[in-house]
Amino acid sequence: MAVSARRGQPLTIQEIYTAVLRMVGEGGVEGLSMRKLAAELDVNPMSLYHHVESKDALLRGACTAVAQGLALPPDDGTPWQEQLRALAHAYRSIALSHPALWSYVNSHPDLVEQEEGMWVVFNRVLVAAGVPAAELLRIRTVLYTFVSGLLTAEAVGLLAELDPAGDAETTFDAAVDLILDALEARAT
Amino acid sequence: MAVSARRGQPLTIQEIYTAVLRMVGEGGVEGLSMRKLAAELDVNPMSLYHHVESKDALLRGACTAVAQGLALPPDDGTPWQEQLRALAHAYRSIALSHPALWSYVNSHPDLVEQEEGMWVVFNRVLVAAGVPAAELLRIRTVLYTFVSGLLTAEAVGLLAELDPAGDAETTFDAAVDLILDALEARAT
DNA sequence: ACCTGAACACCGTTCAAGT
DNA sequence: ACCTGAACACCGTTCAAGT
Repeated sequence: MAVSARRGQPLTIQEIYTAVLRMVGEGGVEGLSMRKLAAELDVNPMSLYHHVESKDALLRGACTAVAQGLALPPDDGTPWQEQLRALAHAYRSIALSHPALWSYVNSHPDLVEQEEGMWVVFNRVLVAAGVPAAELLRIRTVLYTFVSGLLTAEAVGLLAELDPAGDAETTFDAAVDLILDALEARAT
Repeated sequence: MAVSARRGQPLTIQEIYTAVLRMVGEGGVEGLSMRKLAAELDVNPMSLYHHVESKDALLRGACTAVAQGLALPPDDGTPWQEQLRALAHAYRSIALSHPALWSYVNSHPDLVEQEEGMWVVFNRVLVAAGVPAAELLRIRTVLYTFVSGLLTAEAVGLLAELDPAGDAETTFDAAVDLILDALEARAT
């Protein structure tokens, strides 16, 4: 190339993530390549490595960037049932905002564990629900995987295939209700 | 090469699947390549295409081959609770027999839907549990995704990370119990 | 029928070089 | 500092050719 850059501006990580999310949204994670991404950004493939360590780091970064948007329910005095519902819906909305990325998250446990704010709120709500400390970790984990499994099914299209007549959101609500019922039954 | 084949025998699909499962077990699905698989089988990469249409077809075939081993509980008169537990454990044992393949299954809804025998047994048990026909599909789907989510967490190592002190099998049992409780509460 | 080699259009990433 | 080209070691798959 004649001069220094093909484009006016230097690359931004934001700019890179935006392109990643768009491309992943269109072609899935396996449709993303460093070379196509670079082409999309009108840049030499190797320029990307100045902003990102590897393709995996890039995807992980995109995931945590998306996770920033998680709207955790505040610790006002609202009943735990309501707060759990709010947490579940907030999580669903993040997960389904980029369905293709969700499967990537699911197979990278460190990304899930890393979602500290969510775990704190989850703890608080379960304690309010009367879950004893000794069972907190196990119940929290089980309930998380339940919700996570349902979201995966929705993200991947399995929900629609197994229950074509059902509406995904009401199915989600029913599932959360089921979890609430179980917690209430356990409390008594 | 001098003569026709590098090896004595012609290739078998069984032989191919066995090698696939071993390699996937060692290096995950993304560690499998047609070329490495061919090398493992001491064959030219292109020979594989005489037995299999594509890499995706190969993986799908391996998945359904594994799924053959699912030990469905028979329709003897045992209580539905016991049958549901048996179904859950049978499914778990298949899923975790090849943990790396499980994530592949999870992102391919057609593979899950295709598991007809399982859906039939699942139906039977839920009807015995008193689930009304109108809710059968939704409840079955939700419960499936719950179990599937938990198995994914176990297969990928998330379970151990979120609840390090917990034993995976007792966690699984607790989760199934929770589902049984919810079904029983609903029946009354 | 079953296998093969060469070739095509891709990958992620390293490294030395440019401005 | 930021970007680049050439190169390396890989991919899946097609196609014409071998036995």
